[in-house]
Amino acid sequence: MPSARQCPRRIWHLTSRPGAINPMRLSRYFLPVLKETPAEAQIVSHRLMLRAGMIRQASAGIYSWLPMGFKVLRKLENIVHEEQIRAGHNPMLMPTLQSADLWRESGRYEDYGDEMLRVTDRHGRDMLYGPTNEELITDIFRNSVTSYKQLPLTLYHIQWKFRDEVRPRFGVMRGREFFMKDGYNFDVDQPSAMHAYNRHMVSYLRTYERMGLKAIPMRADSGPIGGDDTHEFLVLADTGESEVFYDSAILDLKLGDREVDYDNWDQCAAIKQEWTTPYARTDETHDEAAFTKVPEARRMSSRGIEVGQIFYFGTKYSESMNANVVNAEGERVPVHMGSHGIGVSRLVGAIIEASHDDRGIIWPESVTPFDVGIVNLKQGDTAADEACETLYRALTAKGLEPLYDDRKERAGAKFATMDLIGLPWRITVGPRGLKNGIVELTSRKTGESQELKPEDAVARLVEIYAEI
RNA sequence: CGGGCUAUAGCGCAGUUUGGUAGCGCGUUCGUCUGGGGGACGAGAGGCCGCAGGUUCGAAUCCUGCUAGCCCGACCA
Repeated sequence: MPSARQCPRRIWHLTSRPGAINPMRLSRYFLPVLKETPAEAQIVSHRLMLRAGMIRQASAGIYSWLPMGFKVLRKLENIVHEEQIRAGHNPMLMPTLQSADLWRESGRYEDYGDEMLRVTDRHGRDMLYGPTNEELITDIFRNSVTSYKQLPLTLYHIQWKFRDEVRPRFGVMRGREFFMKDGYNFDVDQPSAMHAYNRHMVSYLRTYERMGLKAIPMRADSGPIGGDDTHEFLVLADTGESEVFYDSAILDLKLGDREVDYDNWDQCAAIKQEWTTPYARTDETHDEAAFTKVPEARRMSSRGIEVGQIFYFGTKYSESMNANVVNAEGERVPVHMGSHGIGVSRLVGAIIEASHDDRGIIWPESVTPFDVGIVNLKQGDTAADEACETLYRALTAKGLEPLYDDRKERAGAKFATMDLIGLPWRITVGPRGLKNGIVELTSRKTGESQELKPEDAVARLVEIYAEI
């Protein structure tokens, strides 16, 4: 995999200034952490997101994203954009509110039922808060693309969606309002549409890998979107909503550093083949007879959180909505389509479900809201204050984002806060260590500490993040 | 949408059975002592007890109706 630096880091991140970073002093940051667990939160990611001051519930299944939650959300969005662009897809933005007319044309205005939030504007026109965008994108496509020469084409956007769930729960894991990447490919025939399918599978695998997640593609049901070929990507976690069955061999697969040419049909097909060969199904498509052919020691079942799905659905929408192109033989044919989604807001919860301990969150380096926490053990002590300021400036100058806990709190409270919010690295600065010229660099994940000179701690962190 | 439950200070809760004018812990403010894993002591601030109506001399408490939220199920990214 090309390193993140080949694809500029944070191109979409919070500010339009390329490479801009925002380090922070905790005394000036809005981080309302809770010592006690709010009663409404049942699962660990929801509890930790509330306690770590990442989100606040606005109403059932609808959340405000506070600064630290927002920062993680933007980092995930950023990774998704980078990997989509790398795969050659076109970023764009469609509105949240859509006209009901397009949905009447596809027949889904009636089919979608109460999950669709319907509103009426002042002129009495039927509108809806989009739960997905097949109709809108097909309309855009059919008005501008008429020839196979303009294909293949993949358009995507990352936008808020709304599905009026009967029973929202689990915080952002199953909210009514959610932030999602959805993309749509348009191809002249079935074989090229299958390449688009395979290309998406590869880019999704890479996206999840960069987020520090093991997301397993599993053959799935097409559900209300309809279609022929579809895979869901699931992250294993006890709190997952789906029961999953898989060959443990699939856990060893890794894209790693391998070069991928997204225009190479054979290579994309081979990678898809590699990931879909070991048995992996959700309970909806589980086949007990096929499963028993997996060696018993490798036969696993557990729970999984769905964090993405890819579909090939052929001409389902292009036929009903007259999205046709002229092919090389001069015939007018309905375009072949697929759609692909990544639940970006849900991923925040899924990552926490997959990475936490009893003290709090443990962020993977690639998505952490801040790269490192600086804990000043004795605020007001001249040596400690100066050492922290120097570290803060040095890290920032190297392009890293520190969160400096400069509050007048006791050491225990500062450690507890750092553990709760889960920054992967912590530099502990106190008068005792400074007498010997050292600070402590601690891994949140392993708890291991090393005593280093301040400048060596900075160098070590630069090294760690260069690999992310 | 069926079944169960909850609503009292920023958060977690008690008080409701038996009606008498609101309390605890955490947080928060100020002070003193402390200072390497949520410290101690002292003094404060903070509530139309979800909303509306009713019963009563008097309602957080009893009655009626709403609203919001949570859990189990069905459904779903």
